[in-house]
Amino acid sequence: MGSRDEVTAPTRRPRRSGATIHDVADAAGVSTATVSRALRGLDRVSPQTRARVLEVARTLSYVPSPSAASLKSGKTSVVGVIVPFLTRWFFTTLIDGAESCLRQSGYHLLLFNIGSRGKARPQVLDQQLLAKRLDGLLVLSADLDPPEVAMLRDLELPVVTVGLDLRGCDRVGIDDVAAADTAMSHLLTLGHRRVGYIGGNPDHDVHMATAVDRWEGVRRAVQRYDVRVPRDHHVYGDWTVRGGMAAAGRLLDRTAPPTAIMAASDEMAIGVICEARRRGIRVPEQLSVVGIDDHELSFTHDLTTVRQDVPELGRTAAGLLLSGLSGQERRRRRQVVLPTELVVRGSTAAPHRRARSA
Amino acid sequence: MGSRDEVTAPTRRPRRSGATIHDVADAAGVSTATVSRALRGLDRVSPQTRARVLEVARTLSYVPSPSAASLKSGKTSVVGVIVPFLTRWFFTTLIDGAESCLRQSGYHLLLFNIGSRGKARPQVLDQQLLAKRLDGLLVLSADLDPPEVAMLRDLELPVVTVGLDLRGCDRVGIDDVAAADTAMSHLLTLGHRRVGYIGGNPDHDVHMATAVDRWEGVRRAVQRYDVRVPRDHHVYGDWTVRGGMAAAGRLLDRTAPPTAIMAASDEMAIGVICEARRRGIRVPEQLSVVGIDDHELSFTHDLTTVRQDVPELGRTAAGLLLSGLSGQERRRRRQVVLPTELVVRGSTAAPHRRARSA
DNA sequence: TTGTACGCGTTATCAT
DNA sequence: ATGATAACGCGTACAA
Repeated sequence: MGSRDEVTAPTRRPRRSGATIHDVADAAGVSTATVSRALRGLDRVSPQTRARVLEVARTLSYVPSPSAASLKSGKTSVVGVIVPFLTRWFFTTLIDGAESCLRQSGYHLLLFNIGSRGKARPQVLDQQLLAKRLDGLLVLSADLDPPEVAMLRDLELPVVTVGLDLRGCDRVGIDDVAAADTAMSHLLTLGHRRVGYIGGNPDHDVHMATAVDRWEGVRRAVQRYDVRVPRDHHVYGDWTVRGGMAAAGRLLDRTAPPTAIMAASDEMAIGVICEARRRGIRVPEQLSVVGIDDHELSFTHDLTTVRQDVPELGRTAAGLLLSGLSGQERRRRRQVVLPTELVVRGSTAAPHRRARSA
Repeated sequence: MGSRDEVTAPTRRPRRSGATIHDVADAAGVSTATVSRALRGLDRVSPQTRARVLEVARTLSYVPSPSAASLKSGKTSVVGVIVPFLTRWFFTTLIDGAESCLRQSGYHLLLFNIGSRGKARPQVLDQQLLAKRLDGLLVLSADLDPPEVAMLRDLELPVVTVGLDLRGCDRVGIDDVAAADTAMSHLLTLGHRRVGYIGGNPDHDVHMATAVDRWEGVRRAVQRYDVRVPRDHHVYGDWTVRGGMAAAGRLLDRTAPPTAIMAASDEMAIGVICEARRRGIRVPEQLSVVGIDDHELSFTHDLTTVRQDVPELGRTAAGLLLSGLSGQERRRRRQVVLPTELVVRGSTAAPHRRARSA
């Protein structure tokens, strides 16, 4: 009995990797070309043929080989996402927003965590590799060094950036100058005059542009109120809670400490609140604190902040990329600026009489 | 002058996608087979030939086409990562740990955010697609429904899970029962006898196994201390801060509210702290709070918790996957259990005299 | 040690 | 509307 199989199936080893387009073509009694056309929704296929092919493909649970398809077509249905950090709320929220959009359009996400500058980055980004694996690229607020920028430009792929400016690339972001201006103005309006600012170090930083722009916003606000941020009231943090604590410590050690501190990010602002608590300084009674971002957990510290809609930033970036992917011809570069909004919570208040007059 | 080019280069249009193996072979004066062997470090290539090929490949900045290579070899150098959430610290930290390991070994990460159960998940996971695009799979604490589990099993790929148990798959995690036992025992040791527990709902939950195990740990601890958690002191949260607040509210509304609350995650525990603050209940004087995880921001709320080393979980999972990828034959299934550690901070203390005697 | 030639599974061009 | 067939770029028997 068993011998029958051995005869009818000479060398047909069981193929575990699933059906091929040939199997579908045979089973449907058409050519592979027709199967391809039918499955991809192209025209020049009769409705009944298409229906039959679809049916057969379904029963064989046929899925085209991505390798073969992209070898021929040059398209991979994969977009890359470059981030400097994976463990920070801002980036994962961006990715989350972008991912849902891209997946709905049939794209997969390949993750590139390039880390801070100066780490083992050379190996991560490789022009050729990117070009051959990806249909498009999302660069999320990662500071790139000049060679990397050049590489991305030569890459002839649609590139969309979030939170940084890459010449020629579509871009989405917020107005960092305005956001910082809003935060600082809030403190000044409350009556604070001795204010401290914790920013990013524009020299050694991963978020160079953001650091520069937010400081510019601070500068404008204080100037409008005819106030100065003395040199020793402007310190650098590393955008983390711990960094915020350390920076706050330095500010609070001054002989005339500030009555209010603004941090360039919510994480650092939370650090300020922690350091204040550690020293027994009450917020907001003795120290007002404001940040920027509206981090997911900022409300747990009742932190006043300037909100940016991070999921929407991600979705918008994905949308721009998709429209670039759909093969439309190069229009001119697009830039989207999303609004920000002051969120007043309990970490800011008018300064104490005593502090104010000091 | 220009006419010379037209003659010598009949149809050679400029290929923007980079050099192919043929270009390298021509430039090095060898065959494509030799180039392939030389570049992939196989033997049967003379040292000088190899050196020449390497040099030429470098100057042409040649990179093999992943599509062509995987079409032929069946390997993609891509591993998939399945997560239920992208925006939660636990998952991104896992991914971060895994990513660094995998990248060092030349693998790329393809992200699958499958969301909570019951959402638009069917489209995300497709057996054939996964099989053809991936060399391996990391399943991070995502509850899969039975069809999905079956699909992954049929997938003949190395699969490693973190925080859940998939029959036959290598697995890494912590001892959730012990971790919960530790947390609850800490409260009981301090003298608390009226304790509340905020767990995950084992029925509608994304973290079914975790929910079940952590409750079991609680059960063992209270049993050992001859204490009961009355039915109305055991409530469900959704693992978020907001969910923790809501659940805490319910507990604190009881006629005899607990003097201590344990939450199955730090995020929910932070929610408890927030809700307590909202109601003017002081922590730890009037209410002790303990969580599990040691979330990145838990220290900002001075939260006592049971730490798990999440980055290490990710790295370990990646390591298991890599050893599965390297083609070694099936040994028996491996399970790694990483230790946990009680981290005592300021959110727990002995109960007030009055509350204790109540 | 090296080269030749075939096949991987698809898409695209042409002919019918 | 459909079919035959030539690439796509690489890996690898097998021949030399």
